[in-house]
Amino acid sequence: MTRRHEEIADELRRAIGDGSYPVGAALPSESELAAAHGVSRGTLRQAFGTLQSEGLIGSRQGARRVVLAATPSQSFTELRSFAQWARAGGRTPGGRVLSAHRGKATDAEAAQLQLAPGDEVLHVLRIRTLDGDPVLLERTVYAGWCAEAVEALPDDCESVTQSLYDAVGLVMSHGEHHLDAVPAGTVDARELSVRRGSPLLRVRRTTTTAEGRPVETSDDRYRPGTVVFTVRNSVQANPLARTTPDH
Amino acid sequence: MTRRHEEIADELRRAIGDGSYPVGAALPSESELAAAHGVSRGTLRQAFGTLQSEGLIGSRQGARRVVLAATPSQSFTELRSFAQWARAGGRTPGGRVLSAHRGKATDAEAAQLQLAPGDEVLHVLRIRTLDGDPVLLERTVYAGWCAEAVEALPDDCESVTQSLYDAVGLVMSHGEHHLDAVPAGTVDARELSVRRGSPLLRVRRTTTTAEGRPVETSDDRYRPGTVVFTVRNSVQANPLARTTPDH
DNA sequence: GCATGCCACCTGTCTGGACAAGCCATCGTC
DNA sequence: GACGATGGCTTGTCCAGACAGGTGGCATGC
Repeated sequence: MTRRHEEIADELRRAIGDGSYPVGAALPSESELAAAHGVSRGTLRQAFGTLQSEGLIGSRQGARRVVLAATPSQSFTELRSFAQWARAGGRTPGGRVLSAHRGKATDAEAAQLQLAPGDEVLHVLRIRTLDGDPVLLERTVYAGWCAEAVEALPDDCESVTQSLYDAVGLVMSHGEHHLDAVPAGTVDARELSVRRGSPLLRVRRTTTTAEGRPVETSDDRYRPGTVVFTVRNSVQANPLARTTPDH
Repeated sequence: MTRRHEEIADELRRAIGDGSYPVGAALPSESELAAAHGVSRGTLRQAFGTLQSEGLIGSRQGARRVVLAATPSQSFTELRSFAQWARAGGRTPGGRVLSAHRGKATDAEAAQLQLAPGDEVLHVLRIRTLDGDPVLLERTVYAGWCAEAVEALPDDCESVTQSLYDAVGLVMSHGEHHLDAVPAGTVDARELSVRRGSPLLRVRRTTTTAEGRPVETSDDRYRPGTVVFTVRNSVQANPLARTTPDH
């Protein structure tokens, strides 16, 4: 670790987490901390910026920074894979492929994956478990160019994201998630052990590489009660919203 | 607007939005743009940072920045009030208070609002509309210390967040949202014009001031089909996730 | 006692410079 | 033609300094 601003952010995160700076307390000023760590104010501001984007601290011009929360939220903002997310919460993730077959992309799929209509894609239906209980049914469409790598994975692959990274260096670095609620269909009901028509949380997502190349698009349905999505945010985290609310 | 970095971010956002830089295209280098705008590289990086946190562009050391998406996501990350969010999407927000009464905080409510059990709180049941259609039923609990300000608001107040800011300078600057799916209850069904038991997207949220003082906690239920929550994210947006995924 | 004005302090913004690390097209070699 | 090395360009990181504008506490005056 040679990046000073990350070191400092880590240290502050730890100090906040262990209660050295309780929620509501004011942090030392930039100049003090910069001097204490032997870095310039700019580097320290970079570290503060990281914590701010995590929702741990808030700031106002003129006043000292304030601790808003003790632990970073385990939210989308980290774009975790299901497996990473599960383990971060101390649960054991599992999974199994129910079906996988190649086919031609529909117009909608092609548009989302930036392919030509009719290009080959890979459809995968996968059930995901947490401590053995089914919680999530994934209907994923992979772009043809990464189908082979996905097919090579074992049926009970624990973390697809991790495995694709290990196998072919593919990094899912960007995603867009749409959330709504839908009634369980016949397949949903059977696989998730719920009654047909009962509410499911649906997350439609498209994941792309760092270059903006779409990798997969998926319709994920979560059984309620077992998984709750958490989003923590603050006006400070986004410069867009920092201004006074407009009329 | 005297902040150069915001001006530049706005300009770039517009250029990306109108297709001057299509999705997938590379942007000019920092040095070029800095020279073109007559600012230092630092200021330009600040503007780029804003766009990056919005998910519009991505970057890798050594390569030019790339356009990832054409429109900023209207997501939680901005912690918009319902009214602001609606208007940003070109819709007309509305609303009406169905009932409001003071009461004693339950243990759960007290914990979430950081009050003592039994302290006075204000319960408000509010329906929210978009272009006249009911889309959201809010069950909100306000801490006693801001009850008066809330009661003073008109029944059909369009933006509670805005009004509280105008009236008493209260700024909702931080929030935590929990999302899941629930079946519609009797009241939900009647007010949102759906069948009982049909799926609703539930968002339980707690909002606090910049100092971390909880203002309200709410159970919001959205009628599906009309509102979709969108979260866009990238590993770049959050330094926590920038490292290689761990096993 | 209370309001007011002042002032030290702190954060936000911006500059101009420097070096490290990564990317990629070009060139030369095999 | 395929392959590998090179070097220019670009982004990431960091520094030292400057000024503007907001905050909050203290002292003054009513």
